[in-house]
Amino acid sequence: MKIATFNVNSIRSRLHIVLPYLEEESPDILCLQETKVSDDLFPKEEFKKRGYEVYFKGEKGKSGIAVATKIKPVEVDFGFSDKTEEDRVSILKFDNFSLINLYVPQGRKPDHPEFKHKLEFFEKLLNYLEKNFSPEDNLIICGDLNVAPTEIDVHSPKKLKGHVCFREEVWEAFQKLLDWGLVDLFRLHHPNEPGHYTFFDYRVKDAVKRGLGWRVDHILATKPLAQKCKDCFIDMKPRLKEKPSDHTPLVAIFSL
DNA sequence: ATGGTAGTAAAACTA
Repeated sequence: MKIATFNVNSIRSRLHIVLPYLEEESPDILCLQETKVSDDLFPKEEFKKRGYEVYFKGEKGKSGIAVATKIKPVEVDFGFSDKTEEDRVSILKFDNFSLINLYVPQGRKPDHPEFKHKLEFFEKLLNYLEKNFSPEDNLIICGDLNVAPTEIDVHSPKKLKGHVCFREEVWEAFQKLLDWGLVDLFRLHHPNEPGHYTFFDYRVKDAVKRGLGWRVDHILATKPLAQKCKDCFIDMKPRLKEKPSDHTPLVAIFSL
């Protein structure tokens, strides 16, 4: 089973990348973030034509998530238990595992209310896990977590320390997820390897060529599933296309 | 260097 996560930065502007990706790589499940489209305008037929059912929630111009799947879920939900964050959280339950797709708030600046929002989002997520799942369950959490967890996950740790995606509070939030019982699948398969990034700021000139990236997109899994993860890698091929997203797909392969 | 670009939109706002 192949699962991929991709922050598309507008699904309608990225169909020339996403649709060939489905055809060529045929992931069983593709989780998308920053779809930036209202539900009535989501291009669902394009997914159906290619054999995927797609579940989505968004509003025009901001945030928004979607999950395209070839496997039929038994249950689909959006948001946390209090019905907040519906355009940032989806929960799909399948026969033998569950999948949470996340678009965590970026946070803007450490003193901005959005940073508080980001930290509260992580607290709600942890509460949600504690209430609804056990570390013994087969659970995958993926998406744009807007956290680079260690200094080898950014290009210039000294310079970037203090950024809303690279500072103490978000490291703690990320660590709490691991402490609950989740494994960072990319790091599991590439321990201590610097220079692997999923995000490159459009505003940094030749960022990809110069390796000026961040690893902020993740696939986490509980230990029973992590044991079944055969590989996890960042797929840079979609970057070679015209008008790439500022993120790139992250893929995990499971023997399930 | 407090910039830069790309997306939503139709003037700023977000990442």
